[in-house]
Amino acid sequence: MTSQEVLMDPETTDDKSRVRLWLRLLRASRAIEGELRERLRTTFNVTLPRFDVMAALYREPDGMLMSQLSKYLMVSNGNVTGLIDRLTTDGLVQRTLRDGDRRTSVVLLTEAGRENFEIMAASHRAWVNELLSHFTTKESEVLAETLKVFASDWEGEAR
Amino acid sequence: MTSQEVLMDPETTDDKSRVRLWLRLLRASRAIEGELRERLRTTFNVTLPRFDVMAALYREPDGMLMSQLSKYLMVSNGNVTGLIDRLTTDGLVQRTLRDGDRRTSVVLLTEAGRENFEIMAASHRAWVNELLSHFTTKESEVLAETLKVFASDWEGEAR
DNA sequence: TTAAATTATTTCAAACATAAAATATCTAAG
DNA sequence: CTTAGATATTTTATGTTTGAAATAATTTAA
Repeated sequence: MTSQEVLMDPETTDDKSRVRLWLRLLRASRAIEGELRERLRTTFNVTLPRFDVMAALYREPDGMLMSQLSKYLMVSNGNVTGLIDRLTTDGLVQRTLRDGDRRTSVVLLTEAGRENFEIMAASHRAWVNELLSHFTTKESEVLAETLKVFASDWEGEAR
Repeated sequence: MTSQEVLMDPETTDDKSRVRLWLRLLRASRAIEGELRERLRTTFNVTLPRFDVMAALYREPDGMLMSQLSKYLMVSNGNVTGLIDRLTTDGLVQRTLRDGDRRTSVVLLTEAGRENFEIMAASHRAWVNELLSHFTTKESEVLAETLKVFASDWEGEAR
């Protein structure tokens, strides 16, 4: 027994299994993400980041601040600026200045953006269902509950 | 009961739970990935993609082909080219032409690259352990087994 | 009130990433 | 042997992403 081991909690001594779990988690999400990216591109000619932004905005009909989008999507502020710029150019999203705070701009989907997203969302939902078909509804619920801890651990923090 | 539902297997009818699972999976891996990215940057001044490449090469002392790296990391060929270019410039990686096939180049870590990686890997392992500390060793093993299906579903396919 | 600190967003440079096209090499059919 | 097709990699154009710095507006405190 090494000097390291005696200092460790037996439950946390063997860190190999957690590293393996992390690698599996990462590979699973990359595989699914890659497949969804590919299907969104070939079917709707849309990139995954753009779809993600539209999905976030669709859930909030009153719009979101740039900083809320950044936090929700877990990407940097500058990234959101560029994405919204391009989506605005394409008429899918608009910035409005209805606040008393002139630093902020409320971003929301245009009517074209909503229609566009609804069509894509139906396919997206079906694809996710297909790609996760290894899991029954019950298993999905259990697993989702297991993973709940993470989002909440960091969510709310700026990055 | 709608016309849709009668056509579906009862086990797969309710797709909401799978979509929720996907979103949780994605948020969990993004949160962990973001935290690791930040720590690698501030502690070792290295980017996550560079760490990932070095980790892949460390496992293969005899080196890997560009296409193997691309497949293993699930990123495009062009992306690997750029990463290896930059790592080569910094003396952490080298291309060798020891094959009878002049199209291919075998990439491997330099001695400096191996030393550099070993130092980072120790911290990385500890960080993963910390970030996944919600899971006991047993839970990690069970969960990793559950996620095993995915990687193998797509792995081996070119992207 | 005014200056300092804070907050929200954008800009910038560099790196990362994709997909398609180009290049170079190898393999195999004839 | 020649060449058509396949394979491995790089190049190119475009888009995504980060982190730091700059800008602009608001809030706080002296």
